[in-house]
Amino acid sequence: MADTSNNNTVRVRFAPSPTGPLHIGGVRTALFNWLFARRHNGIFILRIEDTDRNRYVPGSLEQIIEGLKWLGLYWDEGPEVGGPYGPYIQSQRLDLYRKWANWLLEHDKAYKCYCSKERLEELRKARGSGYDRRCRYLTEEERRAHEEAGDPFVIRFKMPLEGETVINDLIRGPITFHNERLQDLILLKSDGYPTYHLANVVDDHLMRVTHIMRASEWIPTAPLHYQLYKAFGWEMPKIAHLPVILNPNGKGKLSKRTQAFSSSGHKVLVLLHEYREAGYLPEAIVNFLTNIGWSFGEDREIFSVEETIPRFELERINPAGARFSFDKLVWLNGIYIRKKSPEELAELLREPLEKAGLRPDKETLLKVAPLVQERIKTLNEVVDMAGFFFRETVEPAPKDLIGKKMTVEQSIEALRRAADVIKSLPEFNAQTLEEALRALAADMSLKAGQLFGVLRVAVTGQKVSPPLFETMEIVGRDRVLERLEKAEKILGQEVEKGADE
RNA sequence: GCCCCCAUCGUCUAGAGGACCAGGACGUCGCCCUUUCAAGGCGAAAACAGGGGUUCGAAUCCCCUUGGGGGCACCA
Repeated sequence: MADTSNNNTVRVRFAPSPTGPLHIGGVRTALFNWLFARRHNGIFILRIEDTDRNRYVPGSLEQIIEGLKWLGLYWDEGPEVGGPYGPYIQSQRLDLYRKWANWLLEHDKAYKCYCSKERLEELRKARGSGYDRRCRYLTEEERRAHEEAGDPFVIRFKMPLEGETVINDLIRGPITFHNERLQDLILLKSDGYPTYHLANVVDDHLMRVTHIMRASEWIPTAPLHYQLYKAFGWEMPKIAHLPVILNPNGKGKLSKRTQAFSSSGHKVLVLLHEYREAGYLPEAIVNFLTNIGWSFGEDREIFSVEETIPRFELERINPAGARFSFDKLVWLNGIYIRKKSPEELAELLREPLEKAGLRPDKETLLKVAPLVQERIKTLNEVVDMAGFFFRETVEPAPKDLIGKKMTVEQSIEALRRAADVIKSLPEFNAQTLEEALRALAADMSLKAGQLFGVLRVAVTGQKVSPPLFETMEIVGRDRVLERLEKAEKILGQEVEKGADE
C-alpha cells in the first residue's frame, strides 16, 4: 500500500518539458503548485512531458531536478522518488496514450486524418487558421482506400460543432467558448506519439490530479481538454490559470530572447540556472516569485515559504499579467544576503571568488563577509567589491591616486607620511589606524576624506571599497605598506612624465 | 484577421459598495548618518484608463470604448 492518499487528497503536478533549462516562469508555476499542495497537505507530482522527440534536449531533466531541489521544491511523486501512478515520464507511457486514442476511435469520438503536412500548411496560409475537417467526413470507401494504401495518419478529436463550452476557472470565474470556433485537435501524431493534449488529459486522470494550475497561455486549450474529459467520461480536475509573467518593459511574455537590463544595471535573467550563477539566493527567488500575482497581506513583502503556506489561497491570486520587476528581486536578494550569518555568507562567497580565479582562504573570508554584507546585492558582486583582499597586488589608476582638490605632489606626500605613521604604530588594527591617520590628516591640513581617499585607492585599487581601516587590518601591515609604496611610485612616474612633456 | 484574458502610483500590489481626499513595497528625489560605496533612519512626488449606467453611496457591480496581453503547429 504505497498510496497514502484518499479521495479527498489534493493532488497537483508540475509538468515541464525537457526542452532546455528551467525557465523562471516555469519555476513560478512549480512554486504555486507546490505551495498549494503544502497548504492542503496534498501531493505534489513532478511529471516529465517529453512527447516531442524533436525538441528533446539531453540533460534538461537533470537540470529541472537540480533546479527544483535548489529551491527546496521537493516532489512527493515523480522521477527519482517514484509513486503509485508511475512511470512519471511520458515517453515511458506511450502504450497508454495509444490505448486511449484507440478507445476514442472505437467510440466514434475521434477519427483518422490522412491530410499531409503540406495540405495543412496551405490551409493555414489560405484561411488564416484551422483545419477544415475534411477527413472527419470521409466516406467509407475513401477511408478504406487510405487504409489499403497504408497512408500515414494522425488521430484527431471530434469537437462538438455547436453549443458552448464553459470553463470554470478558479481564478477568473467562468470562461465561455463557442464550440463552432474550436478545432479538431490532433491527439496522436503520425509517429505514434501523443500530443500534449492527449497525454496531459490521460495522465492527469490516471494520476488522480485534482487541481490543474498552469500558466494562462494555456487558456485557449482548456475547452479542448474539457471536451476530451467529457468524451472519456472522466471528471475534469479543477483548473486555475496563473497570470503570465511579462518582460520588464511590458512587451510580451518574459522570454529567453529578452536582452534587457534593469534600471539598476543588472541583467534581466530568464533561466533559473542563470540566477544561481549570478549569485541570487533561492530564498530571494522564492519570495520574489510568490509576490507576483499573489500577496502576503499585512503590508509585508518579505516572508518565508513557511509563513506563506498557511495563507496560500487560490482565490487571492490576481488574474492580471504582471511585469517582471527585476529591481525588486535585486533588492530582495540584498535583504536575504544581509540576513545571513557571517559564517553562512563566507561560505556562499567562496564560489563566485573562485570562479573569478581567486583563492579565498576561510579565515580571510570570514573577516571579509561582514564588510561586504551590506554592500552587495548579488553574491557575484563580491568579486568587484572585495577581490583585492585575495590578490597579491593591486593596480590603481594614476588619476585615482590623486586626492580630491590635491596636487600630485601632495598625494605623494600623503602616501609617504601615511606609510611612516603605519610603520610606527605599536598595534595594527582598525582603531589605532583610524586615530593615527585622522591625526595625520589634521597635521597635513587635509580633510579626513581627502587623505582616506588616496589611501583607499592605494590599498584597494578602487575608489569604492569596504570601510578603509577594517580593510587595512585584514589586508595586513606588510601588504598595506607594499601597496602604499607602489602607489607612490606610480605617482612619481606621473610627475616625471609631466616634466618630460 | 479570428477567439480569449486582463485593467489601482513608472513597477509589484492592498482594496471583495460606505472605514479611501486610496495603504504598503521597489524604483526616483530630498534630508540625516558618514572615510568612499552601501546599509539604516526620516520625508516627498506618484495611481483608481475614459464614458455610460445600477445605488442614498462605486476603485469595488453591469455595459461600451480604449489600451495591454495571450492563443490560433503532427511544440509544449
